Amino acid sequence: MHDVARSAGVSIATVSRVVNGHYGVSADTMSQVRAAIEELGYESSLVATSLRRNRTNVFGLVTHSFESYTAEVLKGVMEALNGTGLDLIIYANSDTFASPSPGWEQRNLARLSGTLTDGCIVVTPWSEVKSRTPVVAIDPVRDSTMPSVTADNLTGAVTAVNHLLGLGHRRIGFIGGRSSLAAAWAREEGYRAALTDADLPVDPALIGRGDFHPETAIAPARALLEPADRPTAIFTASDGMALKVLEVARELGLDVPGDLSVVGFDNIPESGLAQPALTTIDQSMHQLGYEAARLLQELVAGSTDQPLQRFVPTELVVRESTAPPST
Amino acid sequence: MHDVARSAGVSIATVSRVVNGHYGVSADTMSQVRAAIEELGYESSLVATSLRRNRTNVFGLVTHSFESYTAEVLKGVMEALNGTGLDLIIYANSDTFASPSPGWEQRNLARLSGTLTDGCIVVTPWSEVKSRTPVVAIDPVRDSTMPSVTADNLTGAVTAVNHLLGLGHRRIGFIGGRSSLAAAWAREEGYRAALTDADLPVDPALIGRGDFHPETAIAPARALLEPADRPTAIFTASDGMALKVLEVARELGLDVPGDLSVVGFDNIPESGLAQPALTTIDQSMHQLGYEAARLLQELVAGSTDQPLQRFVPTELVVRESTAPPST
DNA sequence: CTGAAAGCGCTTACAG
DNA sequence: CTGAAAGCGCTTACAG
Repeated sequence: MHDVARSAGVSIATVSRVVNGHYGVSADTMSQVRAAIEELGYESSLVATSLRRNRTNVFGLVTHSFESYTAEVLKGVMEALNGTGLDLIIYANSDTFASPSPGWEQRNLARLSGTLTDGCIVVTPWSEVKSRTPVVAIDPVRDSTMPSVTADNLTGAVTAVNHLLGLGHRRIGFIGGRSSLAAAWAREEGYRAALTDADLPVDPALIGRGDFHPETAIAPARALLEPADRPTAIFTASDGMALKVLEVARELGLDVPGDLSVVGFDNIPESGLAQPALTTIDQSMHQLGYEAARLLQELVAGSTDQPLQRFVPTELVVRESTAPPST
Repeated sequence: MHDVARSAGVSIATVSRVVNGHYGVSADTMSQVRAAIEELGYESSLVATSLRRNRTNVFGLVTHSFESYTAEVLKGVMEALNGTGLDLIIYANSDTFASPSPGWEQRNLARLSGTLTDGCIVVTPWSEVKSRTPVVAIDPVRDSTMPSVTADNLTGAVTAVNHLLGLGHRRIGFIGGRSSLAAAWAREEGYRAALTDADLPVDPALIGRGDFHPETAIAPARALLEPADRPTAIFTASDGMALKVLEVARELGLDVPGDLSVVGFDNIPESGLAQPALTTIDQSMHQLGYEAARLLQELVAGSTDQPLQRFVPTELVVRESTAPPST
């Protein structure tokens, strides 16, 4: 900017004014400055600008991984931002990437929230998070009061279990996820509610627990499937874990869906590829990203009349892993 | 930082010193400052720090879209950065996102390259790019001299065509991509080279061109397949376009691979799902990201003894869309 | 061992 | 209409 000012024979204050399109610059000066900017290929520094200003028109996003669903979320965010003039900065910390340690959201957020961004989205935080600027969580932790966007996990889980009940299943097992996450809690709650509504008992022996990592489903799946009085169906709180249930069933010589029906949750791309293809509950990551960006815009603008916890509908996708129980 | 200094009863210079772990602070002072930092939950501002310092230990990355391959690239980058203490910032401009306009790489880069990042990676740029800090391109434009990482497209294309030749095909069509990109050029070059090596003529009538967007393959596919003397096989410069060729063949009542063999390039997830599953050339986006991050590290460190254009090997994945020609 | 001061690249009242 | 100056939150020679 200094060079531009000298080249145009004006002060840096004037250059700043034309860059920002402020009033009170003569046409002559303006065109000279523009010419100098053009010639020198000047671009204003985001860093310096954001340090000085309170508003940057940039949203931040922090995530602990880049999976295909992350790409979907990002696409949704960008779609919501398109045409608003808002840009997006994603911050990824290389050390906590492979194996995030508690507090990763907070630390990454701190890097962005100084003055760089007007607000941030955090994808699947593990704990509540604080910041001077607005923050919205995609898939918040349980009992979180922060603004958030999440799939309608409760309804989705009820739908999944009702699908199994409709096929005639009565002994339905469940494998849950990381119980501190609201999503895991709601999915389990939906399982219980659907059984209760059908006047069926909730048998603790039919409930296992993983932490959403696929491998963690193996042990509970074995515990559920090895006994003679095994369930005829299992509802699993994530597709990743459901796929492992499929593997365990195969190991034990159980045919899916002949001997066992399996329903997952998420509808990740791999689910359609599985043998048999997995029946699951679709949650639109794209829509989660979209709604999160919209909510954050409202928060930054200061319009808070809408509820701050938003839900996105889910949908049952019936494929090959479910069938009536064998008699 | 001001608050921390006051709370600890020292100057901000001292606070800065303990934050950065510099020598020359007494143990007493240090512990008091640490306590104040802890109590106030202080985190240093990335923006202010980067403005003052020349080194930030943050790499930047710009992309014009978030597809599943982008996520793969990002995973590769993060893997290379893991343990180095380097973080990653991704900048996405909401206006050029849906439909990038020429110069998008340069503009996004300018936002990051002020003082925020030590260097940047740009994913599939459409033109050469300049910056004060090092930049490496993933899939550069043709004839680009900038540091870059790209799949060994030439060898991959030769392998694809040799696979068809080995099956007995002699009339092999080609549908190319955006010819300004090095990848498109090399894939076409490989097609020509393989035919020439097999003493087969390169027939211009068998060469069509799209721009890598799947839809752009439809017209050239029709032009190739509607004539009576259609080729018995088509090699397509991307999977997205190859999938469209499959659709066109179906419309025309051609059986794949009975009447027509098709080979793609990229090995995107959809290719394994297609009916029939697509034979293709796998390029590891993960490895492209990994190598790009490594190259950028070398560039930033100033060690330039290795070549600046790097190649990542490709691999033939044979699935269901190729077979010997029907006699 | 510690602090006052300059300065990174900008923006914005305040004078003129 | 334009410029000199203060200050955003830091770091780093320079004194002491």
